[in-house]
Amino acid sequence: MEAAEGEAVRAGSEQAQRRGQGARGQQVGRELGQPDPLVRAGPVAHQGSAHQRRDRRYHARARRRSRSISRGESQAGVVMSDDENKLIAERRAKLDKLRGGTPFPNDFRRDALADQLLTAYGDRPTEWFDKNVIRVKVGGRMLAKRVMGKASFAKIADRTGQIQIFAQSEPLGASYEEFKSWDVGDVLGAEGALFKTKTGELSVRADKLRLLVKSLRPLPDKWHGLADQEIRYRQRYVDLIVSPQSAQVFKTRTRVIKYLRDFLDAQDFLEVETPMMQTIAGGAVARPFVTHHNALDMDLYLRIAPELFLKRLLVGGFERVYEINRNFRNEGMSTRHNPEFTMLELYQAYADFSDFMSLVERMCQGLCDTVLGSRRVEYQGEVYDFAQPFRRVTIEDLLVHFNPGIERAKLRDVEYLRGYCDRLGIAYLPGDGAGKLQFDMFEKTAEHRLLQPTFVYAYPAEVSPLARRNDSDPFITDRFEFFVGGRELANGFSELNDPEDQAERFKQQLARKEAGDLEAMQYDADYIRALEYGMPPAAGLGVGIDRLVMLLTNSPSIRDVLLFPHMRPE
RNA sequence: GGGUCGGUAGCUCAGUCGGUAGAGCACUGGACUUUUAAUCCAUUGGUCGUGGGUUCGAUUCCCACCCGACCCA
Repeated sequence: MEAAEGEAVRAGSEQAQRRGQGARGQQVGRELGQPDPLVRAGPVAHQGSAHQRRDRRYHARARRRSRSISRGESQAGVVMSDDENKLIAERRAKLDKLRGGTPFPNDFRRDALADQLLTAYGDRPTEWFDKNVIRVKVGGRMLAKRVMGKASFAKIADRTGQIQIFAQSEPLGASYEEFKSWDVGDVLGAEGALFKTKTGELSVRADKLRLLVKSLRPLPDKWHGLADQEIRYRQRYVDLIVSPQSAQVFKTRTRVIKYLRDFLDAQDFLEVETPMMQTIAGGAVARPFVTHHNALDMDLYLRIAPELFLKRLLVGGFERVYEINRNFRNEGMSTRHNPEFTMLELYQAYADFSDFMSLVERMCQGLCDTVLGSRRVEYQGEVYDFAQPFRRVTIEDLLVHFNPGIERAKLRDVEYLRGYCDRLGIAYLPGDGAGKLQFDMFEKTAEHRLLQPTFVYAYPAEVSPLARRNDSDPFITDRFEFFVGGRELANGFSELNDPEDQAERFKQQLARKEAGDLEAMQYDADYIRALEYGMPPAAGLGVGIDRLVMLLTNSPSIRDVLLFPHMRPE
């Protein structure tokens, strides 16, 4: 593992170093590679340590149990088990009482939702409800409970919002006495007529009240909410209960994806699904996860991109295809990287990279209009303007702009660029050509400064093994990347459909692999065979959905836009 | 991988220049028939992240480790 890490460092580019967190990454891959410990004996040391951890946990729980039980019996007569505290034990005792009847009923049906009621009746004056009796059945999780003797208020939340319940000892009687023992977090159903309180809040005056689900665990402080980021990520279910703004992020995420589907479907694109488990992990420059197929007794890779399969479909005559799905890359984790992430990839025959820059522009503006209602996007204190045509600029232009004194005429001179890389602290491999060095210098000096929406184009062929070479300048390809806020959001190009050029590029990738670049591509012979049948001229595009949603929801971390971000085991 | 910060009651946080810890909310008991973080009174609640070390004594000091946040790579 040490050696692997060393190689990653020598591989040179910032990207390689950032992604090549050898030790941890390989461990994850190995665990995936042994799905069935009964069939394949895992490393002894590994299992041993797991047992030790389990042992420690067991003893810790045993200690706690004995202490808890003695305390519980001496004070409340409540027996606690495992890692439970008094609060949970009290609630469990209440559940035990319910077990005499039907503790988890599923026969209550609502006929109204909170937001519907607020929209329909929220503006009615108080007196209106005296003449109009609107009976409703509402249900949801109780998020607030205020008992004042013989009358109480409760707030319940359903999927649309919250509504207040007013409960009184008359006419509820026995169920009111039960209600007083229910806890915040319980799920309840209420039936009654709408009315407005003294302070004008639309409420349901309950004449029937039922407990539907007993909640055993107390919710976080209702005033401060859930501040612990770790619990927000690990126990998203709790976060979603108590953080409406967090729930909103994920609703927005779904709207973004729906918009993208509508946008593409309207242009006759066909949504398809291609393999997530591949024998050759192709279509991107990245390290894959490895898993194992037992019956076939062979390793498989989780895909790093769907690209090569989608282009096989172009060969097959599907002239406009897209896929929105997960990719997996075995690299470090950060506020912008999760091991699995969602990409939109789309391919269109008889189009080129310039058409796709326009497509990205239209797509982004439509997203802003539909999701935000504005083309001014506020993100972490900055404002990005999506209303104007996006800037289009070449890599070499940016290198000249952000590296004062650099000579444009020498931008393809390897020796000259090496001098610059040395000064910038960029490591490189002996085999790196001018294109690779240009790309590394661009990432180091320009990328993070591209704040307003910007298309960077004319990428070196050396770092674009799947892109079509420019007709008049073979050093570059017809490729662009799209940046906002210093971050890459999309990557598109005219597709390379010359099978012999593609075979040659794969061979160059193999050479890089042999030279120590762990991210270099494998040779995909079947893909070459497909190209040999003839792939129509086409353009392709990949859009990082997570980063796009981060931007549109003003989220600082990718974990804020993933329902269940990857976390180390607790 | 490196650096900084953090992990104390269910939640949000104080605190201990080394003598086994407090507040608010929640919970439990009591009062209260229109509240909005309801209010008032009383009580309860803790392996102070884990494991070692130093010490008469560690939650506090030292070391290692685990988990997280942010920055850098």
